[in-house]
Amino acid sequence: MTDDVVRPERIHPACPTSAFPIQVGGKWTGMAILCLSDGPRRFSELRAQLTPVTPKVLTQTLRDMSRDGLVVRRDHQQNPPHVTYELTDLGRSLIDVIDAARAWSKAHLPDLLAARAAHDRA
Amino acid sequence: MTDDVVRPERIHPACPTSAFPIQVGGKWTGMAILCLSDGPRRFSELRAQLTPVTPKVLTQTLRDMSRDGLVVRRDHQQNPPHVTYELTDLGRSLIDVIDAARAWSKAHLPDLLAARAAHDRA
DNA sequence: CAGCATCCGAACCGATACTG
DNA sequence: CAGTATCGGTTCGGATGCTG
Repeated sequence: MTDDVVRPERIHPACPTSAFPIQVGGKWTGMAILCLSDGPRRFSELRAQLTPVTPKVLTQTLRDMSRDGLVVRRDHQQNPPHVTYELTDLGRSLIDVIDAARAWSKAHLPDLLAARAAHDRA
Repeated sequence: MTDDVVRPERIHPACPTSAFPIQVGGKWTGMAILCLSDGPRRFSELRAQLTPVTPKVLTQTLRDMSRDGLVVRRDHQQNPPHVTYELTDLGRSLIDVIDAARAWSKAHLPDLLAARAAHDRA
């Protein structure tokens, strides 16, 4: 998750990733899966990695993922709160698809961007 | 494109495909690519295969795809009009990604649906 | 820390009707 | 045939502020 085209740290409107034509679930679902791919993460850790995501949207994303059996939420019953999210087998099964999408992106996103730029000039 | 989970002919709200968590471009882009995968198609042929899509939305989809260099539009300059759309190499390059998504769907979509149903009961 | 409540603008998608 | 024009509704994502 460090030297690819699609990295959470780079997501902002001026970034080519905005043109990424492949999406898993909602806008943030794919990257949430990647962030969770090497172990459980806390809510705030996810927030930090998916930089511009607001808590509301992250909560919604995680809830939808939980509903679909992609993650499990674990409340460690502490004060202050400590909650972690972990991929299920089903959630992990999506990593291959995401990797296929990322491979495509690495190979072809520049072409798409070039085509778009050329079109927009005309 | 005949006996898979995701088939244009089956797309309607009551269909499991609505839960398909992987999307390429807009709602119809992925299926448009599949419909075009074995040769050029006319506008009306695409409309017929992507059953419930309205002309406006199909036009928009095709235009976006053209902008991104995924298809080329060919106007055969006839009356009545005869226009065909054909995948570019770039468009064709997405077929692998879509196939990966379809393979995932075949293997795991039932699990997702089951998880969702179980969650919704509780 | 891990959210919830509220409001809002934008995007997307669809229905319907019309046209060169 | 291959669109265009107009309108409308829903969904989505984001901003802001508050809470146990």
